[in-house]
Amino acid sequence: MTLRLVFMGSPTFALPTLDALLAAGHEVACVYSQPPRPAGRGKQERLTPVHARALERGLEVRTPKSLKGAEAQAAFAALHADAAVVVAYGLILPKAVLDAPRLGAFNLHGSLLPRWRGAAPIQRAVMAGDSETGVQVMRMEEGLDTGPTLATFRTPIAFDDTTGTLHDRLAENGARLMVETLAELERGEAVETPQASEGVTYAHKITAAETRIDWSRPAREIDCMIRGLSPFPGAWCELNGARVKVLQSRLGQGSGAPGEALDDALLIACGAGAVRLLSVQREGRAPLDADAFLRGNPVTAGTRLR
RNA sequence: CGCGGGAUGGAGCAGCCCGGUAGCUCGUCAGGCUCAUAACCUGAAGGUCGUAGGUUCAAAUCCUACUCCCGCAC
Repeated sequence: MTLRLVFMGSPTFALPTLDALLAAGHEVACVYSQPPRPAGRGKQERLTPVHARALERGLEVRTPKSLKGAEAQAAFAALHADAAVVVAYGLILPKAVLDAPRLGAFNLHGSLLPRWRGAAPIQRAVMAGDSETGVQVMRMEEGLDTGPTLATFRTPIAFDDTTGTLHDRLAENGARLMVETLAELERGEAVETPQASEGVTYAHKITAAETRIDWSRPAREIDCMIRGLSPFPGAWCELNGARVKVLQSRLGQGSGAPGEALDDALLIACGAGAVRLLSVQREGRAPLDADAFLRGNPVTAGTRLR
């Protein structure tokens, strides 16, 4: 049995699910994605990753700026889909859209709800130092990520996990989960569990202002921040007047003035404790492991990062 | 035409402003020392200096165009 689906998604996180749905033999009647916008160097118009992938697969793509209008909603309803699969689409879906598909609309969300509802769940989970996170399939309601869950994949957040490593792990397992859940829905075997009323938190979008490292914070917090913002958008600080992004770190031992290098290998003192920087990127340069970076950019003990 | 940085032996960098025998920190290979080692010592190999033109007696270095990478902004 195959379902007639509408896929709604934008960034790379949604790609494994789109691929998995097609591989499972479902009919993707139409793909909705964020409209192309001038972005990147030279402000060129760029298609979203989902948009590009959909074109490769020969799928119809729609990029409305909003789904609030009657026309857009009528066009959506006219697809007569069995279900809508939504993965990091980036637009609010009005009730008329959620109700249009025969089985409903299902979202893949990168956290263990109700923790980290909202825009940046993976980053927030790592930044907060959570020991575990996951990805869930949930039935969409009008509220922000409030619907009942149908499937869950859990995974521990290791000391060396970053948003990047988790992003890939959750995207892959989430894709598998979505395919399985749709099969259950088809057979009428899906079980929907309401979200707990306790433990609700919101994963607000990351702002540029919060990506700069404040060395006066505790080491544990800084380490989580670095890994939570890696690889995108990246936590950064200033070294010898130049902006340096830190992409990977580990808790270290030692103490000193906040931002001070405690040895010649990027062990940096924090407000409490210290972190060792393992991967850094100087502005205009490619990311480098600490040893390679130090070969051409020595940072001797006593150097102060800001 | 949004702003800016970069491309130099396998890796990371210096040299470029003030043209004139290509250097540093590593890695690799060989040998030595050592109970031993990612440690130490000695030696060696390895580069059309992003591409294409131009100026010049001479270009990594100056000029022009192009390709690719990256930071900011968005």
